[in-house]
Amino acid sequence: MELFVSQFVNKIDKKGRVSLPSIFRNALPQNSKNEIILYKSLKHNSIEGCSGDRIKDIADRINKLDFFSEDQDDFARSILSEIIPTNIDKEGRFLIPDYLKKHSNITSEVTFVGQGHYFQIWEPKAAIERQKKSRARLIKKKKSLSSIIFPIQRSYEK
Amino acid sequence: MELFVSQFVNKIDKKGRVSLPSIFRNALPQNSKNEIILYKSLKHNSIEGCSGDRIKDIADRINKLDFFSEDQDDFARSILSEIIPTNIDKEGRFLIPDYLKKHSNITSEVTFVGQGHYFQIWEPKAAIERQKKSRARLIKKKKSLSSIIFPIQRSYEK
DNA sequence: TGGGATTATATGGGCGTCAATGGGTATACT
DNA sequence: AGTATACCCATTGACGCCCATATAATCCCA
Repeated sequence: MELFVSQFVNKIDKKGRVSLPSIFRNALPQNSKNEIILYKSLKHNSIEGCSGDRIKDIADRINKLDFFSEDQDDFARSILSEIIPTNIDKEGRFLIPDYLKKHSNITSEVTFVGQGHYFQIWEPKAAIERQKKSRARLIKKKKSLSSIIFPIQRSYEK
Repeated sequence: MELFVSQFVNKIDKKGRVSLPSIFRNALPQNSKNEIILYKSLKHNSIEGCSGDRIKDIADRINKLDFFSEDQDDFARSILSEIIPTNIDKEGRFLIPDYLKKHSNITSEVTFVGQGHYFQIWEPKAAIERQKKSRARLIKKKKSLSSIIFPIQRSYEK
């Protein structure tokens, strides 16, 4: 299976359409190249997207829960009712629903971020911010890591 | 098999008709696109709906319960005796019986909520309330959420 | 290997089709 | 007759399909 990788910035046209990057389209499963599933990210003000196949698997698991349980209802409610199947037109474009645009402050441009089995859609500036923070956090961890591993070398550093 | 997913708010007209969302109609089985089954939700002040095929599945499940158990009797009574088969007209609309409207405080608009193999019909404001509660409860139970979603990711790994 | 030729991708816009909604009228049931 | 429901037709706005173009990527041959 292909993965969603790399980053792309694309424009939203007057009709609200935006091109799904070509290599993301290629990463969709053969049988459903003209549909993606969109939903709010649980962690960020961004949108996440994936193939329909992925959702079918999740739905199967939810349906195996006890039919009368609260959990079954909650999961169905929070996951299945909050996803938006979205058609991709012949040119590879799709529409982002208004409430998802609001959620992620998207207006005229978006940044697609490959995340492996799924991808994210960000307002471009927010994407850059997110990138910085993410990197900073990594560097911080590295430092503390090296302070554990190389405590002596650090004393030479400044 | 197609699933009921996503949410839609539709209006009830003067004659009491309301459109079943297009993608819900598409999710009905090929052989019975002009009928849905309605019944009171056991858990909420809402209506639930599904295809006739699904009711057959539920009946099977009930049959598998201990024949002499109280539960068997209760379920059969609560579910099978109170379902309402409802016709869908050529334009994709149907009528919501009055007692179901009362049960769910529905007046002029409804929210359709996809739940996988079935869907719910809510009074729109109540739907929003329910959404919040459901999500809050789920966040508390993050562990069980990831147990639903994680195994899927693994299945994509090779 | 350079550079023109070909193809693919991102983007723009016209237009037909479909979904949601409203309303008239025929048919059926009581 | 009176009420309820289904069928038919109409309207509106949104969306998908088609065609077009510019830029970018790739190819291919001298």
